[in-house]
Amino acid sequence: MLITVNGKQKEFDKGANALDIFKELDKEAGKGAIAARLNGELVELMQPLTEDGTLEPIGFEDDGARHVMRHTASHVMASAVKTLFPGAKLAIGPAIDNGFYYDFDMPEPLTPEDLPKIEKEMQRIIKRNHREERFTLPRVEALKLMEEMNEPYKVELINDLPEDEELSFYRQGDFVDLCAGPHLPSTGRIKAFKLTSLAGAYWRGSEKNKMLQRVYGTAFNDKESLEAYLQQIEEAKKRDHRRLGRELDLFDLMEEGPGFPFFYAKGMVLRNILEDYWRKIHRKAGYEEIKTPLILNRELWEQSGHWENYRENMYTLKIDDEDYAIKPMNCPGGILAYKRRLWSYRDLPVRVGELGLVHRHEKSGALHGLMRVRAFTQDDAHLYMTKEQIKDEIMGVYHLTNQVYQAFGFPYKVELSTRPEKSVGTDEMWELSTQALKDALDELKVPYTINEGDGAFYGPKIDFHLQDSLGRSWQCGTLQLDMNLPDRFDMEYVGPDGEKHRPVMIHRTVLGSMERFIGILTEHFGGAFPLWLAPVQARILTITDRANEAARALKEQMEEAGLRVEIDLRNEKIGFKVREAQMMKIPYMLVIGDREAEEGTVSLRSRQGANVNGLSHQELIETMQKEADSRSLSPSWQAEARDK
RNA sequence: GCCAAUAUAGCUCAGCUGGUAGAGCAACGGUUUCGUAAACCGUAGGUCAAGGGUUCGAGUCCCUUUAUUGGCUCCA
Repeated sequence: MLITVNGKQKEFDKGANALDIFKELDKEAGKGAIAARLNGELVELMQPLTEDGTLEPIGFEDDGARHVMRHTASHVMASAVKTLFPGAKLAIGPAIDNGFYYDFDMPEPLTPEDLPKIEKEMQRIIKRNHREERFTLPRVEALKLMEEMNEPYKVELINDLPEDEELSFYRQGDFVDLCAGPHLPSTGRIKAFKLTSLAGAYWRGSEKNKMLQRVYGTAFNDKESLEAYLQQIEEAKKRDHRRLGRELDLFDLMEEGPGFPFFYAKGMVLRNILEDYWRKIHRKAGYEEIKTPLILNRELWEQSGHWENYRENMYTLKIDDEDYAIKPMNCPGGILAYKRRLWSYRDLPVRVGELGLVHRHEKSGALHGLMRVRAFTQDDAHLYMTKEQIKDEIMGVYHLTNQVYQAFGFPYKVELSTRPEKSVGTDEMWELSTQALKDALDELKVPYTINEGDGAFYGPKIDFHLQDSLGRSWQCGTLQLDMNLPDRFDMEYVGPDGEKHRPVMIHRTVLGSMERFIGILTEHFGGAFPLWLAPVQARILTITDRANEAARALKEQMEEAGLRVEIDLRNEKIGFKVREAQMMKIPYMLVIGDREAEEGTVSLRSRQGANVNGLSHQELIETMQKEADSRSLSPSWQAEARDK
């Protein structure tokens, strides 16, 4: 077979491996390689090759190669666990985004103290530099081997694999594992790793199955990169919204109300700014706003199907011996509002927004700061339209969502979820609405991934995902076509033919929930909100109490101009006051001492470190107003202005 | 809900194998009036998450409950 490496070509016997080929054709190229690509396909360095092509060495900077190393690390870990705890049964152990894990069924549960022991044993295995030998077995032999080795989970896996295939295994020293690969040529090529946490995980991801123990770890090309990664995780924890919420006095959760967050004065300022902004752009986009009741009777929830299907997630109560529920969704109330009158096709589309407070009894283990709560305000809206209007409305919602995310500088991911197994509605309707979502996304040239079968039972949906400081992804915006409720509630409009027709309904949020969005926002900015969002935009700091009067006058002037200002007249040194304002991440610190008091100016210091002395009150106020009004993400006074 | 861990002053944390609670910051009182990330001295502050048990004696050991954290499952 003819192999090319970096433009050099040579004929090799079939079965030659990448490692040997690199040695022969381009020694340098092979040196840092972890794996290789043959015609773009990932191959192991030791894997016998059988076809012509171009071979490229790939190192740790390549995602595929990183995956290979981490996958091998998971095998090394499994091997170490088997050595230390011979009763452990192996489940599965893949590489994941930032590392790897392996699931074990342990005779005695692992404790956090076991992790260093496992690491030590892994170190030993790596030092011995075992080769990763691949071999294949026909299914029957494979089953026999796993039964002999007493690995019931592997037996189950094999039984579920397709009949005719040969199954591949990897052996490193005494350790053998059923595995598709690929792997590093030998364990010694793992340069830096760390076991990061211990968790529970259901066998095959189903809560009906036994819970296994999962050990998470990560591996890197060198110790420095590993350290840098761990350091980065530590840094990210400082941006955790739960911590910042308390430190910046924005919001918090208390034991007395699990999943029911408190918003304090500063958090409310932020929240109200968001709501104002939300109302403004929705008015512009042709939405009206309504408010529907928090509590509605059982009959309504029976009609919507919630009483039957989601009862255990709803808070219910009795009023005058009748059953009621606190709303888990706004749509049934919104639909009642729609049905208050008869609509003409000329009225459509109708876009009705609601900042609706909903309550859902989330499982205790699912709660997570502001990201997953039991009471939250959805920035909901329901759009009612004819079939012909679907695509335009979808595009309209997308534009609105995109505009909002851009205003905050959020990167986001779009997912399209299609018809699930259990669903309502006709094939025709599913086809029509799924196609409408696809068409809209394609026409907008939005990159998206498809989650097959992940849609709501009543319709397909588009979800917008944002990331928190640790890279966990949270659904915020959503756009769902609903083919269930219009039927259940017998909704109609009168068409040009004078007949009654069923409107199509879109259910959507842009921010998702105010709570989650504020959580994401807090982490995104690390608490250092841009001026237009900052609960406190400036703090006036006096140097001595001779400046108090000038400081008070400035505060009054700024408040008159609509700016949010605090004043620090305490008998403390200026360094102390600056430090506190800095820790509160206040955008601008305005220092007034004898000099400024006399001149009627201020010395400005931004939290990013820009300094401007002798600034007039007029210029200060006008510039700040301009920055806030434009919703700018960067400060008016940059660090370069220092020399001014 | 499940697996594991954690819960000590407003915050961050110390308190080894059981002998009756400690620091820094914050708060309060005083001194200091100071030029850009922590002035100094002093005072007060705790049913050690809640409940039960073992023990002469429990913050420490055991059980139950609650909450939180990391995952899993779930997220209409």
